Amino acid sequence: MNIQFKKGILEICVLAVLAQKDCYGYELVSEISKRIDISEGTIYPLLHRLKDVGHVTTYLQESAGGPPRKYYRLTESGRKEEHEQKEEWMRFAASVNALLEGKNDAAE
Amino acid sequence: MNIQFKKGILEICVLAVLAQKDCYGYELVSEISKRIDISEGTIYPLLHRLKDVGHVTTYLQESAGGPPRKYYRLTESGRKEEHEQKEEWMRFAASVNALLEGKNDAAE
DNA sequence: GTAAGTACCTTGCTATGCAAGATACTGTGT
DNA sequence: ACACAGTATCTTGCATAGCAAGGTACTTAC
Repeated sequence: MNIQFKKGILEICVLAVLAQKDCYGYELVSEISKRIDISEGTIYPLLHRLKDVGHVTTYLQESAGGPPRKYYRLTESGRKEEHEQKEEWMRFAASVNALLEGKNDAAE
Repeated sequence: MNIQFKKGILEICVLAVLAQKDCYGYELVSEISKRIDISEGTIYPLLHRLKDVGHVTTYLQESAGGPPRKYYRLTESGRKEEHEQKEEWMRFAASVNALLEGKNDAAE
């Protein structure tokens, strides 16, 4: 898969999954990977960025077998951001599809 | 518009427009800009990349008012690339949409 | 003569994803 | 006891592609 396509998109994917339930990083990788490849080297910096700007908060929780998990929860601004980015993606995808279909007139 | 979204996509857009007709750089900017913002600082390096890998050839043509225009024409490999990247984009967009809609099961 | 439009180009910056590696805990097999 | 796989976190250095800002040069209009 073209790596470039994912630029900016993985952030929406993370926000969208977190909008449904709190997740820890490793879990997000496996959830998103069902549809789109994402590596751990991507998710952790991304989650830290989201925390830095206040779109998520974190809490630690023990796990049965393995180290403790750091869960991420969307904040209000995170939910707003998820909504806005989703809309922007929809508009963008529609524009690309129109262009690829040769509807270059911008009227359609 | 989120700049990151465009990464890799503008190349498909250029290929798609060139699949319909030969264009010069400045013309491509205005064609694509009807749907998606693209700057000249993006298009010229992109066109040079496409030429380097053999997806396009060029020819010069006089213009009425202004400097001569450098037209770009798709090669066979360019047409093939256009087709493949279009398909990849469709698959990618479908995956993203599924994820954003919460269809995390990969079965649907 | 100067501004705006056309048309080409380059340099330096930024953002994001990835591979590869480090760390550390648990459970299983030998 | 020891090694290995799985879980779970993280960091460093690299590659890529888009953009802003600038430069060049030609033509037409004021």
